[in-house]
Amino acid sequence: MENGLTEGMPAKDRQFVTALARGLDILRAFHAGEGMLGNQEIAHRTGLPKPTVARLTHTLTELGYLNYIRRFRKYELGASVLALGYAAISSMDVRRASRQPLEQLAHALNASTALGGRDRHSMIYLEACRGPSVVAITHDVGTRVPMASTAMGRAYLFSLPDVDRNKQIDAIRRRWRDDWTKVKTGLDRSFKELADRGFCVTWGEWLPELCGVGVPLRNTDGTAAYAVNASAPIYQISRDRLEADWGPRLVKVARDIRTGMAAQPSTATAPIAPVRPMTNGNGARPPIAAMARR
DNA sequence: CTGGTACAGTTATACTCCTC
DNA sequence: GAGGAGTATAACTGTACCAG
Repeated sequence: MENGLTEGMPAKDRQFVTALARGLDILRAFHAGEGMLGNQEIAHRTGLPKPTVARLTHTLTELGYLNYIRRFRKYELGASVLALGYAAISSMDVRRASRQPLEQLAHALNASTALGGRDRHSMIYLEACRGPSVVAITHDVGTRVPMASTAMGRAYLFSLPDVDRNKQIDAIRRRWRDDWTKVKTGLDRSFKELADRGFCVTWGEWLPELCGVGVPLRNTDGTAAYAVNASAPIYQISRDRLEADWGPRLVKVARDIRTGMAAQPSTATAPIAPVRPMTNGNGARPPIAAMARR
């Protein structure tokens, strides 16, 4: 059976615990602002059989990861989930190092700025700042945005080693198969921008009223890649200014974050290194079609 | 319509032994 | 000591069905 958790996984991995993955998939079925879910809806979202969902929601409730609301016969996320999220986010050096530079940039540009990391095939906001009077769609820490159509997601993709990037692009191609040509064009263009200038621009590609720039970040050991972005409503800024002003400034902010990471005593992760464009050996980046074909 | 359960079949895990 | 192969068994899954 193909569902969320098996998607992109190796066919046979003896170290992979399916029951645990399914339990986590149930937690992932809950989205911000949606409230409670019943077993039926969870089964629909995860692609898991109803009895399996009933057992797992029972177990997760016993452990405090879900609360059962008897009156509605539905579940909501429990406090243990929040504790996990807080533990994860509070120990991230990159988040500490990014806070001040992103805040300063958000004020200077009167824009929304954010640091994001990968969440399966999406990007999740790890830090988010807002300018003094920015009129934008509210995206807070924990917000998930698509990898394929946002500047942050494309910048992240660009920073990945070839093997990992190809895996992600394969997954994107499967997910967007009806619009793959359009998505591929956008990715190609953004990768070229990133190779040439160190940032990429998106203009109404995810949400029609939103534009933004993205810049990648990567640890020196090749692990835990991140990306930063700056975004605003389309009517608030011209495309020229996005490219001539915002892009270079975001590149500088990324550099400042790397410097901050190197300066502060690290608790876990390696310092972040500048991201160099990846080539296919003869100096040119492989086209998306070639990367997606395996 | 939704949640819950019994049960047979399937799968994952733990354990032992062996090799490097 | 680490890791791979084989095997027994515990745990999990999904179908069918029931109850509210």
